[in-house]
Amino acid sequence: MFKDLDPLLHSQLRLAVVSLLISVDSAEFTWLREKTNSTAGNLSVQLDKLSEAGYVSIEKTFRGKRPLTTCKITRKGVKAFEDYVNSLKDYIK
Amino acid sequence: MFKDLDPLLHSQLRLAVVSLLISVDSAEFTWLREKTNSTAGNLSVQLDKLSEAGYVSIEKTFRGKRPLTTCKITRKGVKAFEDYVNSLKDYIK
DNA sequence: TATTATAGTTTATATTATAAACTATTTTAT
DNA sequence: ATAAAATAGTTTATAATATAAACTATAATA
Repeated sequence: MFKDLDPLLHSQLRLAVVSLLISVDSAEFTWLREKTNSTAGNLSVQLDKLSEAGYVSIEKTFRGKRPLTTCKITRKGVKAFEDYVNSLKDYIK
Repeated sequence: MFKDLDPLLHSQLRLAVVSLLISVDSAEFTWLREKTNSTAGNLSVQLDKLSEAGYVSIEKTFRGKRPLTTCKITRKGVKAFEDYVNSLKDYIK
């Protein structure tokens, strides 16, 4: 009846991040921070988790002289999100 | 953009419990345990939290000689669930 | 040349979720 | 009659989480 909810996505900030990434080609760290209204620390930690799970790929480069972190959702991430949303339907009728 | 998700409901087991309670008049502890596939300990803890939040009312009586815990969702609980589902829509598009 | 701003990461802490251990009683088997 | 198992939970211990605070490093500005 109630399918398990992927604990990696069942987290407000990580879910928001994935939700944003799914609708763009790629996103910068600072853009994600603004859109999600999160602190940089929290976002950094949660992006690492999504990255370690293979849900998001992260590229660290430089824009001019300052660091630039660019994030993209992976195919695995898209699948996980779809599954999550699907499972959630059991819970919210 | 992303509304905060009520942390009391953003929990797999508590959400399942509230989701079940919303569609019945009242429910017994053991029925909830079976439906949610949870351990009694976990369910007991989460029901307490829902009860303390005023989302669920809990009545402890006896059926014959053994304890019987009966749960009902409150108006406040229904409202919180509706708000939660609504907020969630931002996240799942 | 201090001071503030940018772009993050690391660490510490408080909260959670969960299972394991426990209590209390009742039913069943020997 | 009494030992063993089942019922209906609660309490406690622990591992995982989310989060903010503190920190690093560099760049721009006053």
